[in-house]
Amino acid sequence: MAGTEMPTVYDPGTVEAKWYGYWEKNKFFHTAVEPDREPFCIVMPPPNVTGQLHMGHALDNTLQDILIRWRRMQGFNALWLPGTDHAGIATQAKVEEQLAREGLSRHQLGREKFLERAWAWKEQYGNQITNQLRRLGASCDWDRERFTMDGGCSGAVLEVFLQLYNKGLIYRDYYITNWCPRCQTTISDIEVDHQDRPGHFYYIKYPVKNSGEYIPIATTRPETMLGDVAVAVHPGDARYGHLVGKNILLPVAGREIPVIEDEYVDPEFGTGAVKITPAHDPNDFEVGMRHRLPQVQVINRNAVMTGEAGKYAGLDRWDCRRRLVKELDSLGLLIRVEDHTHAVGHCYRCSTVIEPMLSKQWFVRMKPLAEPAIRVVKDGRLRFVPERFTRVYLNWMENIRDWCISRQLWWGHRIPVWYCGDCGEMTVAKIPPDQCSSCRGKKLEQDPDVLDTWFSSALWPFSTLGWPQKTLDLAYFYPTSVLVTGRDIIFFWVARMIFSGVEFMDDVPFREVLIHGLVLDALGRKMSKSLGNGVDPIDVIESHGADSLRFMLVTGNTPGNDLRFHFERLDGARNFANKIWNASRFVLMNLYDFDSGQDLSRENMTLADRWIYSRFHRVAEVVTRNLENYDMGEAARVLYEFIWNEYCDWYIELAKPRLYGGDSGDRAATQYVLADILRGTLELLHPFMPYITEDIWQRLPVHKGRTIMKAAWPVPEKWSLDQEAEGHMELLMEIIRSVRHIRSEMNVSPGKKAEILIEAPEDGPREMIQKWSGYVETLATGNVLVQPALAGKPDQAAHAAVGGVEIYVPMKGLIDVSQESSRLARELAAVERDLAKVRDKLSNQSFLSKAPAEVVEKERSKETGLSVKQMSIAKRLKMLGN
RNA sequence: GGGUGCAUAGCUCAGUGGGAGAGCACUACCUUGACACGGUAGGGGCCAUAGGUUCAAAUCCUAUUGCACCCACCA
Repeated sequence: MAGTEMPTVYDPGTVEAKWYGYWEKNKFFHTAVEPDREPFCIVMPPPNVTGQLHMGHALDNTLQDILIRWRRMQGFNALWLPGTDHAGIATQAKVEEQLAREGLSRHQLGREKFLERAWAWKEQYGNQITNQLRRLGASCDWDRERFTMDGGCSGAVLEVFLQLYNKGLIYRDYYITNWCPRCQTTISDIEVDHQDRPGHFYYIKYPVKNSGEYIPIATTRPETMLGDVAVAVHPGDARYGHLVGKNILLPVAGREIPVIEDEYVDPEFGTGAVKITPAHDPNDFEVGMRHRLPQVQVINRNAVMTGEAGKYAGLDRWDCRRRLVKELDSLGLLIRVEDHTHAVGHCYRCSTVIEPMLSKQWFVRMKPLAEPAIRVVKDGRLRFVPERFTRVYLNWMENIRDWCISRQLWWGHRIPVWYCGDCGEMTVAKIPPDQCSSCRGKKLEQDPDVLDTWFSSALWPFSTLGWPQKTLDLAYFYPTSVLVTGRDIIFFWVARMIFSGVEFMDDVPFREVLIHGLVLDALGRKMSKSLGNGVDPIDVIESHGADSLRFMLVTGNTPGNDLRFHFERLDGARNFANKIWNASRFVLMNLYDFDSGQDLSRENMTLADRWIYSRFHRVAEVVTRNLENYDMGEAARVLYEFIWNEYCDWYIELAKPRLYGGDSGDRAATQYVLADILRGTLELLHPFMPYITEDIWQRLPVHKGRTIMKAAWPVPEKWSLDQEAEGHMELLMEIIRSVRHIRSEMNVSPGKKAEILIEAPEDGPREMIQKWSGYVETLATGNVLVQPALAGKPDQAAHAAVGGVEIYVPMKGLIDVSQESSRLARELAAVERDLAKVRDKLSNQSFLSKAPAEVVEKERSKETGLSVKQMSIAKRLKMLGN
């Protein structure tokens, strides 16, 4: 318990090792329904089971842990529900990699065996990330840990699919979707990452049949011309009007295709004529539907040219492009090639260029689901923090398109639809049906596809609480209190949870969404595997401690903004932890003879005691308010400043002489205040730095065997707010600072005691200064003499004027009068500059009449203070002979 | 094409209507009975540019410039 057992340098490793297991074993994180207590609930964004904790997770979970620990201390029944995500594409890719190392492919293995491998993989690696979250200090209820593919969540997925299907909100269609040739699956529109890429505009002659004319076509993807089925021009375009209805002899392919008119064509862009390839372009697909054109597929699922591509069959799409352009050129059909930068769709997982591809897929009809999801946000039933993300959300929801939910993967929730081999009818069911719902045939085959991973995460806030059962958990904890997540998954996840919650629970999934930014590297780039610029949170925890990492991630940045990762800032956080450690070490070292049963009598409090209580009172209020506003960074900053600049720099320093030099009553009282403020401060800091605060808190005499996690959040009593004490301390601090300034300027050696003459008028703070002059003596190193009026002003003395008080530091023979004069002259000039500004304001009639009274009053008192200061410095200067 | 964010000390960033701030870096001094991962004192900024609103603007409005990001089917 005693501080002497504490090393002088804080070692996060040994401290952190002590506490997580203790918390978890004692079930301090566990929460059950308690109807008389108010719930506070956060569901954790489930990290992928493939996962390695990254800085984004560290930030996200630190923010959540702060909120949860704080609310728990406030007395809420606080549930933080953790879990992991099966992450279809990502996990399947990992398992396939593993197989590849054994020389196997998933197809060789077969679906069933492959899934066994995937589950084994999940069992082996799925816990890695949750253990890393433990290192971070995350106080989530592991008893309730869930997985998107566990029985409950899978049941919820089936139920949702069925309900949406029965409402006509899920349909299957032959449509053009985004195909990733590498992942070998369709992906949804938001999974396509559009990046501007330098490319080319190829101008190609399309000869009109039986005419010497040709239509110039500009395209960025010449290889798709092999699948062209028409050329479209804008209706009424004078250039091409006479050709509409005629046929084009499609170069190379040698097919005939019609010239048609369609509003889609922009006559201003390119050549005003567009080649139509319904099988390989979403716009052309639409045009093709309107004109009942055929769909000629020339590129297959491996991005290789099909048999329809004639002699180009079997070539990779880029190879085909190169060779085809060459051929067109040699045929004299290539007009020119221009550089052209355009947005190219890439797979967000693997960055492969997406190929628009025709296939039968499942979709969710979004419009009917979006509307109520827009309403709950507009009505304010669900609030985004920061508020600006509301627009991002609404904008997307209002322009939403149907969601392609089928994936050609094996790892995931298999689509609960069976096709009849006899009549072709679909049967949708939660349990595998034994006969066709239409013809009762037995030849049923289940749809081979699985659902988009986000389909199950969309249900997370209620599937994890027991839905579709009507559980007590759901009734008690839903809607959850707040969702904390990064701005990069507002569309992927937040939006989908909102419409799902509204649809199936008839209520918002959470009342507030706290959006934070991304963690960038020191150069402001996104941390990514390919750049190799990621910083591993576990490495940081090992070098600097989890508390430091948490503190660093939370400070020095505004809600919603991105955050750059700087090791200097991490060092700063570690130094802060060390400061706390050593301040506590000092306090604990001095508590060996402390009678913890004793209470402090307020009458015996010193000015410093009253001041530190008052400051603590304000800090507790501000920290609480900032947390209420989700302003964790500001709360942390306020605590940092209080601990370092007030508790350590002033209070502890003032406590020392009273601890060692006073009587036993003084010592006891000082011990009491030191420990009491330390206790309260640790409690305020605990949500941010859980380990170090627990460790120190339990060392305090009365806390042995209790946990800070269950301590009550500090709500200071009214008496502790003491404006007078704050004012008095401020004046004394100014006096001390000015004496120190003088000493430093005059090169007085730090150990040497100075004579400090303070001239304070009788009607002013004289008595107060006299009473607490010991503070000045200790902290400015000197002997203080306070007098109403000095008989003779010492000429061999440095001078300062502070708050209506004159300070002289006599220095026999040390004062260089001219040096002192110029120092004072500089100070006088500064004072006069300020004074002029203030007087300017006060002579302005409109300021006096329009500014609020307290602002005017403030300026008046500033003027008084400054003019007193000006006069005394001027007098002093005159005395010195200037 | 539409939208958002950012621009403040050498660096990284707070502050968002009434006295320009912090951390790091820098200068000088200090091993003072918690801490050199420390202490004390200090230097350093027309708060991007141009207008406007206001008694008062780094802070609100408009425009401009630069940087970053998001959305969008113009071949």
